[in-house]
Amino acid sequence: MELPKTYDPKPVEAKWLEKWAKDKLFESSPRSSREKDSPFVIVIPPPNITGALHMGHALNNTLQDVLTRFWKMRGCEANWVPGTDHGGIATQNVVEKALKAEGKKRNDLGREKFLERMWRWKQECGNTILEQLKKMGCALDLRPENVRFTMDDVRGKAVTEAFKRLWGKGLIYRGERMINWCVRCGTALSDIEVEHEERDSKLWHIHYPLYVGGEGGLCGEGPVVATTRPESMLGDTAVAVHPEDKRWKHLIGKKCRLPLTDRIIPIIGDRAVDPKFGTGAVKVTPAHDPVDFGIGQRNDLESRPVIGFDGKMTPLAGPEYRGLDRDACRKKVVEDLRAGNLLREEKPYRHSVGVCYRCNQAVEPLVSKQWFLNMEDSARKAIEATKQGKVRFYPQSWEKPYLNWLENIQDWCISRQIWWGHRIPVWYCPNSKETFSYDRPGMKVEVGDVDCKPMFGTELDRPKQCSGCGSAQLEQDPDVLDTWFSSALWPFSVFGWPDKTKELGYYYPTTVLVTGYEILYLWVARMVMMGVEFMGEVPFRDVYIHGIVRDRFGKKMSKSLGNVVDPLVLMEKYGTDAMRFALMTQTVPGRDIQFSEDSIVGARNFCNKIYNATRYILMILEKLPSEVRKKIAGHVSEPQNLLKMNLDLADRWILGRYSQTVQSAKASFAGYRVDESARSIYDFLWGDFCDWYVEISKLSPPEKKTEVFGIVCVVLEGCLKLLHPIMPYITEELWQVLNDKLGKKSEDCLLQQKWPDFGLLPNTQDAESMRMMKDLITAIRTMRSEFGVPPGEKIEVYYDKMENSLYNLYRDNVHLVINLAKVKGDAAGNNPPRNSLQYSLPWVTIYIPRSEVDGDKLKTKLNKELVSLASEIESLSKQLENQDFVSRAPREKVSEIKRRHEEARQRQSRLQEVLRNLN
RNA sequence: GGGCCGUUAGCUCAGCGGCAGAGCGUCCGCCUUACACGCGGUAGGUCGGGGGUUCAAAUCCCUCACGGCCCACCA
Repeated sequence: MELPKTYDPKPVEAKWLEKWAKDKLFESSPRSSREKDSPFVIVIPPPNITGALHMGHALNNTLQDVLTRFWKMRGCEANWVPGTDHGGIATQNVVEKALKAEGKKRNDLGREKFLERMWRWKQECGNTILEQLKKMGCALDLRPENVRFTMDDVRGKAVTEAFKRLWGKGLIYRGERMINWCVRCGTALSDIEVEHEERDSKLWHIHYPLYVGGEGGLCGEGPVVATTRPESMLGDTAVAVHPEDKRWKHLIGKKCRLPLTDRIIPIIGDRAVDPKFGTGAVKVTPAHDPVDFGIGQRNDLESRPVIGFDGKMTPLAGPEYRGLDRDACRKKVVEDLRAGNLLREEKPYRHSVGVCYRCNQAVEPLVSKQWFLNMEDSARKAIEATKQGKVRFYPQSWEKPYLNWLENIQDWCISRQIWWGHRIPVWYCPNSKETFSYDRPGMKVEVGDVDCKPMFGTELDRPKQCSGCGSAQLEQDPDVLDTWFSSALWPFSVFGWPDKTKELGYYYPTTVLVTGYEILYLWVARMVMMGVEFMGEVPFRDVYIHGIVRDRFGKKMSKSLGNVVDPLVLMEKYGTDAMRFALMTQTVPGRDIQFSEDSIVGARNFCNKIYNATRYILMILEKLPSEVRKKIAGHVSEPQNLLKMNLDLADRWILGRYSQTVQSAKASFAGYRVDESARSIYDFLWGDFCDWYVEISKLSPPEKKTEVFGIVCVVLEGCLKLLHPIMPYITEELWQVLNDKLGKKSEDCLLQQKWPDFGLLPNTQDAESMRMMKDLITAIRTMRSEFGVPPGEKIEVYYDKMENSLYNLYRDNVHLVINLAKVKGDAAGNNPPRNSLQYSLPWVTIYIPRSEVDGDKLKTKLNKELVSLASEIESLSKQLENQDFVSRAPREKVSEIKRRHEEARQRQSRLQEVLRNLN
């Protein structure tokens, strides 16, 4: 059967995907004990069930797959744990959008019906992304019973248990605080779910007339405040200045009139005011600004919420403004101020605005009653563990920002006013003052007057009656938990915590977490805290942080920019292995990737190169007698035996380079430098093996075929293993075909093979000798090319006398020169005819007899070389004349410089002689 | 305001104390029976600027400039 000339990934990928699943290759179960037999464990950053695979997933999961496959081949019990995340706000938004298309809102359906709809969505679309990961070749055990979901029963149990324990410790509390409210999503957000975006706006200076007292209030020149949010002035309850500010100090204690209203507000002194900013006077809106909230508390100011949960002005904003949207209100306030001659200045101002990380709308700081989690204690423990080196960051530079965040830990607002998520397991008595309906938009405020305490309980295990008044009319808190709450438990909830399962004992703590830096605080830091809190041990030893995949101009990919590349399209067009390889060569820990299609073309070409090299080798094997093939198969099984054979320079050289590549690829994979690994295998396989050794193998005499093709097959087979973690499909295919051709029948897959361990150390003498032969061949090729010798023409070459050891080297390998540089025969040491092309290496001068030599062209070339040689000699001799260098540098270094200096001098004198002969 | 990362060939990026590298692109020549998704050859760089440490700096330290990111109650 003829193999086609170019590699066609599609049928190959489909075939092996099926075989891997059939052979249960990715399944894992705990071995006897962790101490004896430590596993390699990764829990997947659970993709959101709304998600379709994007380049970020492709990068993140390819990295995990590479590591998983590598360590499995290294003999570890490898377990990459799959699952998905319910994705709170994000997922609810998607379904709400679908509802909107039907002209409905979630309230039209009611909670129960809406949740049914959410679950239906999860059933239908929730596994899409896992299917796509499977297509990418990910070594995930995707049997339904092995796929976790943050809202399945086991994970739900973990969430309740975690809540209960934290509640029991008094770390979870309900409080009225200023929180970030997303008007569009209709929920509170935690501080780190707010992103800061620079936006163009204006800074307005507003005059607040002084109130001098008396009937009706005589108004005089008062403070001028600076603000970026004029609409919030309707909720002002004071003006604040710095207590020592000379400009305004005299006003402290006086009052002024709040423009557009008839309210009289005090002028106070507070150190939170920066005298250098704006006018030095600040309007204070305790209900809508975190700083002002603090000022309000310190100075016992009234809080007047003028912006509601719906983003519209409340009745407190006054009859003129109530019901207006906050943006419309801003316009009107500015107009009215201008009309009232109270607007002193209006200048363009660019400043950062907090926006919702899910919908990009400006968040509104509002006072609201929410659930909070105090994490000071677990943060302290997490810091301690990290500083003891129990968590290591790759790259290390991320440790500092992570620690810094932990050191400044704030209480975490964990309640969300949405329906999709883990419902807060707390029940209220309707007769109590403490009840959920207190501040919910659109809910009736019915506050009882009894002091009953909220009670812990779930929907399935609800408290029967109020522990205070005995009422049986208990109602559960309508809110759900932040989606990141369940994510924080992921590294142990996936193994069945709080049950003490065998899995939990064997797989926890996990080996490495692979993730992007954008969720370092949202997720990574919180997992560490919850890990130390509940397991008493950090959840992972290593954190590998990768960057973002950007477009070819370095811009973030986004739907609105239209610069998104779809990994599935790339896989379809170039093959999955090509996409994986392209990503892996470009990912340096912690750094973003500028991805363009060019890079994947290169990777595709590499696939083709490997494919064709194998195709060639198969063709050769076919032609060999079956007993030779058998011997070759023996070498592939026992590569060490090759070292006992009679080997030529090139053989020893390629085996040395091979063993070097095996070692460096191993070290790089183990150190999370997949990029280095990929590059070193690429360079070796293409640059050394294909370009040189396979070409050389074509020259081997019949009696050496066993050794030479033994080496070819050993190196190829080994490289397929080295590449397998990165390019699973093509390597599997070629490895199977190769084995088949070698008569090694097996049902096994490449992933089940041991990582190559080739004991030969590269011999420096061989490497040096081979370099000299390659240099000679290249020099002759260069002359041929530069002086237009027709490619097919065999040429005569003469050499200067070489010293004995060099001559022996040359003589032993002359067949390489003859064939690879297309030279007629061995003429070393003969007297070259006049009219020769002449060229020098440090150890020999080459003469190529030509009648039609272009002397000028040759002279130009030689002169150019002499110039660069001269500068090299100068810098080398300078070093050697430097006594400090000779005495202080390591001895090997000094002798190396001496050697290079001597070589350069020799080459120089040879070139000069060549030039003289030309004249 | 604090911190982090980057600045190396035309482009994208490795290298991070001891001879400046790769891929793509350029230019020249080749369908040499594994591969034109290929082969051989070629050009192209004061390693952002300035100081310092060192026998030796793209590499370590300081500083400046530019670009990007993160954090902070930047009215």
